[in-house]
Amino acid sequence: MRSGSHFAQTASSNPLVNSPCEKCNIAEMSLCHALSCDDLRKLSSISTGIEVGKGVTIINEMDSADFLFNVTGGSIKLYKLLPDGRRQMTGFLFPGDFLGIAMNDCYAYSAEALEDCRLCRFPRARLEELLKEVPDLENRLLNMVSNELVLAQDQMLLLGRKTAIEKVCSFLLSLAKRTQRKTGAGHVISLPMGRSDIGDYLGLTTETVSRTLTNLKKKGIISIPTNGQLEINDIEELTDLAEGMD
Amino acid sequence: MRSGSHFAQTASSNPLVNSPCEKCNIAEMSLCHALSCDDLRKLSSISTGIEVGKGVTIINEMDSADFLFNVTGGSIKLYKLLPDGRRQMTGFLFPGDFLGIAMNDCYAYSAEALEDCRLCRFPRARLEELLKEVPDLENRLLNMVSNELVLAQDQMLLLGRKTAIEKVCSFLLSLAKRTQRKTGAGHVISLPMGRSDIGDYLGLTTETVSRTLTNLKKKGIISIPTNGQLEINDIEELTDLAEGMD
DNA sequence: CGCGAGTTTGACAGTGGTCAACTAGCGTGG
DNA sequence: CCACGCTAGTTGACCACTGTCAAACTCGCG
Repeated sequence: MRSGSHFAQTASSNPLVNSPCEKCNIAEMSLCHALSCDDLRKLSSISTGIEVGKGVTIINEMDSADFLFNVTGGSIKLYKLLPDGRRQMTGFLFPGDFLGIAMNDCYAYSAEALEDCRLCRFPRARLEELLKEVPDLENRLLNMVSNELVLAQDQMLLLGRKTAIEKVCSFLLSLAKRTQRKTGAGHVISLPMGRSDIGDYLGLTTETVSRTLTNLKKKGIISIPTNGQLEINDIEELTDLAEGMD
Repeated sequence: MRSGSHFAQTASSNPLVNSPCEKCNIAEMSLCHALSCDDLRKLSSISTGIEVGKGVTIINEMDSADFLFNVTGGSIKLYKLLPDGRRQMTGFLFPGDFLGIAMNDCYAYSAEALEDCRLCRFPRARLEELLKEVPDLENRLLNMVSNELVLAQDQMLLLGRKTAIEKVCSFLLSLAKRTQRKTGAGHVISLPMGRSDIGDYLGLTTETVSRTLTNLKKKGIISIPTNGQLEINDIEELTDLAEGMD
């Protein structure tokens, strides 16, 4: 077990209280958002609150996709692998995000907890039944997946056409925007993932990520206090750099 | 107007017959697939069949997303642009595919006809109303968008982590697989898009695409008759090359 | 205090980009 | 009918960005 974790070893163990959604203190956009009390109760009745420790693999690419999840605490990395071990992050998840969309009946990627996490777990079969009964829920899900698709397309632009510095700046800005949406202030952001995770997200190596961050630091555009945080000093400049305006 | 096109200049002009979906001779997976006769009639009542000529821009990134489309004939390229003109294709559409998913109320990408195309057009507002009435339709849409998301993630892996030759081979294979699903035989595929379109799809330059294809040709793995077609001679080898197994 | 994972820095190399010239194919017009 | 010219594609020479390999460093933890 990785250091510091006091949570369950695997995603399937340690089902907590049969989570009444009131426990989800995430007020923002999540699957449950904007449902009627009645629908919420139905949804809650098929969900199980679980907790997983840092480093734990929550789902595995090619495993049978029996569960869907809603993240209620912590952060998660999603990735795909090539046969020779090369890795591509497909996203990072934070509270409110949804996990488990699949084609056919296998997961399309693996998911691992970056920190101790709290999740709301739904059996796929029962959720699908429920979707038929509760059109609002299906609509909500459709919106969430559509949003993810748009973000995926932005990421394709980044991966296919941006330079290393543009990639890194874009990444920092997207984290900043997300933080801002949730907390109001967005110039101090937390980086729960390591350099090589960032590299695999941006299609770069650890070394290039490190070098690029050092450059930004030297130019005074960002600061990196030793904890897992990062401060943006000049968001204008960062924005320009993110799209090659320099 | 581009050469050879005898179709309408813009997507909004030339509404054909108020398309009874029977005219869609695409039996396979499309939005309308697997709907009851009754639901199909409702869907048909809000749709307009349109045709657009080769080279015509069907939707524009950042335009208000007033319509959704179902492709019923021809092929379409989707792309995003950076301020300085760099371009990333986000996909190619063929009959049966869906077009117009958006976040907020603007399109996230532009779409241009690669050949003369036939489309089924739905006003967004009316389709959204209909979704509330016809849960099967919403479910169908959710499945289509989920599939697209999975494909988008595969594309991220390709863009971020594959080499030029792996990218080109993966691309040819995905076209072959699609052709096979539709026609049965999948070793002769049509390439309605140009080299630079392919390059922008794979995160490569025209030159690299050209060079890589020449290599494959020299090795006898593919043949390129002068028309817009391509023949795969050794699909085994192509598959290996697509994932770095060499 | 010392170990170890993660990160930073450096030297070097290779893949793929850039720029430029050349070729092939095709539609147009003399 | 052939010649011209345009666009798309191919090929070559060169180079730069980013990857690779290796070493040094930092910080947290036992």
